[in-house]
Order: sequence, then structure tokens, then C-alpha cells
Amino acid sequence: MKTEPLATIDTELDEQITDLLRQSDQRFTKGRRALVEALLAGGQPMTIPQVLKADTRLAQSSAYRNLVVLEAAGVVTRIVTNDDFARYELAEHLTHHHHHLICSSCGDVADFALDDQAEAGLDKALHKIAAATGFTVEAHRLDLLGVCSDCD
Amino acid sequence: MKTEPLATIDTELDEQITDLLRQSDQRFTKGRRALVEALLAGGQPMTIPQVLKADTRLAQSSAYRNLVVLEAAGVVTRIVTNDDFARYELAEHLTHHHHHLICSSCGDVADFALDDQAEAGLDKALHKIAAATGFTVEAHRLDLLGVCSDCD
DNA sequence: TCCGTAAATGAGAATGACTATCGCTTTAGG
DNA sequence: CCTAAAGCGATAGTCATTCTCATTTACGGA
Repeated sequence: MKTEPLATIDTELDEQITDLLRQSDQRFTKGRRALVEALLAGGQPMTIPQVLKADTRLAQSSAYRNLVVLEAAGVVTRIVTNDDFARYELAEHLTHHHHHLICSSCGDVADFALDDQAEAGLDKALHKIAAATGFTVEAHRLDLLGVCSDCD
Repeated sequence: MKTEPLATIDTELDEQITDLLRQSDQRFTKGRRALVEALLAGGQPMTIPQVLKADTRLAQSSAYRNLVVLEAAGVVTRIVTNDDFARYELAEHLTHHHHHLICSSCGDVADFALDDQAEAGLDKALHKIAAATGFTVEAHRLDLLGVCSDCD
């Protein structure tokens, strides 16, 4: 079977993902590779229908199952909005820390990053909160809600 | 029918909500009042099962329908996490701007506020982003993900 | 106060994103 | 090359949420 990857996973990324999966006793199989390639090519958080459309070789049931596996291994992140579909994107340690612009009209999600100073200030404030509440903070999530330029 | 409110909606709040609903051509009915009272009494974002348990007079179908109405009118906010259930709380203009601590173990959601300085810095950074992307920002959402003290 | 009409209610059916099942296929590794 | 375990995918099932529709309630005019 000839395979035409939607995007190329470079050696370093390949090894990182293989490692992450191995830590959960999982393999980096062809189907899982295809999912990661689709997400890479998409360049933004994607719903499962979008992923399936991007690579029609993928079976729906396997896509759902493997995205759960990939999320448990820390390879991808699941994003839930008010939209009907969950979205997935590569985890931050494989890319970079960022946040989301969520369109309340079409549900589309795009990435953006805060400048270092703002991010540092935010971090400091959050650590204070965490200490005050006895809550063990694993991550923070910052979203902008509004209307994207397409929907305006 | 004797009614025992879980919490009291003071006159000012009552008028605000009545106004918001009127702007959507909706009435502030007994069932909707009971929902608001339950949310007020709860003091934190609540799932619909929690709301139904808090006030057993409420019908499930009406609760779902009315929370949609209340959300459309801007009276309540719907919060989606990775949990199976959506949660609702009073909208920020009826209370105060705040953020959420989300427990990744039990799904519980609690409120917290950032100190004014941090909030202002964040706002400034976000306005810059908004201007740069052509995205019309309506609100921002900041969540802390971690493990609550109960689950530790 | 008494209608008439339109909105709201609630019990149950329907929807649909997601998950579980299970027999078949592929892979690792001796 | 063999074997056992892991992955795959078609399909059936689950369950939060939404829809339907007959009944009840509430607003406004007479």
C-alpha cells in the first residue's frame, strides 16, 4: 500500500512520540502516525470529522480510540468547547506553549501565543492562587472567545 | 403550592434578570427562578444532575430547556470541561469577573479571582493579540487544571 | 373577574457524539 | 517461520442532551 503522508514527522518528533507511547506500553503504529500527520498538517485543533476527511484511510472507531491512547500518553491534547465536537492538537511539549482563539459563531479554534512578559506575569499570579487554595496545579488554559474574521 | 426557595433573589438581581430575559422575549417564570435560586445556593458551577437534586421539583427536560434560554439571555454561563456533564453558573455581569479551578480527577469546578494587577496585565496583553489577529474578542476564559484538595 | 391566546411545562421519544465489543489482521521477537 | 499479544475496524450500545406534543399556566383585554 502506497502511503502519502499529509505532513512529515521528523526524526526527533518521531522519537519523542515513540518514547511517550512506550511509557504507556503502546506502539507508534501506522494508524497513530497517520493521526499525528493529519494534526500536523492541519496546523490547528481539529475535530474528528475533520481528521477523517483529511485522511480518508482512517476508520472512525480507530481514530476515536487512538486519539484517546495518544492523549493518555501525552502526545495530543483534547480541547472541548461549546461546539458539538471535541478537538485535538499536538501536546504543548511537542510544540510550544500557546492559547486558543475560539469563534463562538463557527466553533473554529486557532492558536496564539502571549508575549513572554505577559505569560510570566500570569504564571506568577497563578502560582500565588495555587498556593492559597491547596489546589495542585498541573496546567493553565487561557482562551479568547469571540468572532473570527470569517464569520464577521 | 408552598415554595421554599433555596436562596433568595434580591430585588435588584430579580430586575436585572427580568430585563435580560425580556430582551430575548422571555419571561422570568417560576421554573427559571428556581434554577437561578439553585445556582445561587450552590455557590459554584453546577451540573444539571446536581441542580435537579438540589431542587427535586424541577423537571429534567425543563431544566435543560430553561438553562439554554437563560444562557441565550446572558443570565447564566455554560461551562464545558472534560467531564461528562456541562456546568452552569450565574453570568459574570450578575456576579463578578472570575476564573475556574478544574479538578481533573473528580471534575469539580470552583471559582477564583485574579488580583487586580494581574488581571489588568492580562487584559492589556489580550487586547494586543486581538488587534493583531482581526478577531473580535467578547470575553476571555482562564482555567487552572489540577487536582483539588479532596482528591489529593 | 372572566376569557382567549400564546407561551411554558414535563413526560417520554429521538438524536448523535462517543465508547465498547469482538472476530480478524498485523507485528514483534524468538 | 510460528506464535502470542497488540492493533484494527465494522457495528452495536450508551448516555447527555434535545425534540415533540399534549396539557397547563399566565398575560392582557373586555
